Amino acid sequence: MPEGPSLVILKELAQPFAGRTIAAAHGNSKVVPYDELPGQPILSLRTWGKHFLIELPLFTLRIHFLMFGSYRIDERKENSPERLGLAFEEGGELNFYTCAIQLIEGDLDQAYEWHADVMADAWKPAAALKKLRAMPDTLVCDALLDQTIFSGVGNIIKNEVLFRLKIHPASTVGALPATKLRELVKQARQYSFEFLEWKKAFVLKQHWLAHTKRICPRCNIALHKAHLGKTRRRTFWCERCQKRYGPVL
DNA sequence: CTAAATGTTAAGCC
DNA sequence: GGGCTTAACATTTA
Repeated sequence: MPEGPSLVILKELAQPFAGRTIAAAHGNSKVVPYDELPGQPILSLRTWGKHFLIELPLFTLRIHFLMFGSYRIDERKENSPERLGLAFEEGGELNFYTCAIQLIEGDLDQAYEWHADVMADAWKPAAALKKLRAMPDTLVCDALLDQTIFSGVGNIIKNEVLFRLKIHPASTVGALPATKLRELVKQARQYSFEFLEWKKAFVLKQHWLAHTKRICPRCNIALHKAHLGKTRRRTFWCERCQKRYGPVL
């Protein structure tokens, strides 16, 4: 479920619920004040990267699906209790499972840097570039997963963007030529939107070139697989066509 | 059947 | 306090 484009799909599917008023709420979250929810209308439904935001008059519910989270609209899962279930006066229900929920008090514009979300209209590539230039020793495989720079980018997008740009995942940010760094920022968004279209068409996996793959589709040699960087996330790359910039650490 | 994974956060340690 | 490691969460698929 995670990664920014999947959240955009949820936001679009849930958009008809904006403006509806909560009639009943239940679930097994420890932080949600279920008693306070009935009577509150949804002011907006938004996303920031991998966060799904339900803005209410008194606070905002921040839902993060982590690895295994899921949701159902106007139906429920059979064998799983709701972490949060919302029923509405106008009809319909939103149900969320195995997700991490937080309450956000106060102004959302204060809480979120909207321009850091690669899926957002407000996305500012110049801001991402500036942050990258301030961390020259960081590996690119870690930088792409940094949610303060590329909010919404996940491990699949990371592997595919680096393969597409022919950048070795263990390259350091500071060693990338200026044009390559700009391409990295551009592709983080570009690939995420292609991911969105493929996901909507249920053809995402067949477009993977590196992620979970064993053979390089460009070179026909074996891909490498390791848990690289400080993030120690699964990384797939080709030693032949992905150029390593910077020192071998 | 077991392991590993589209992710984040908190606790513990040096 | 910083920076690192580990664990916890908990579902689905290979």
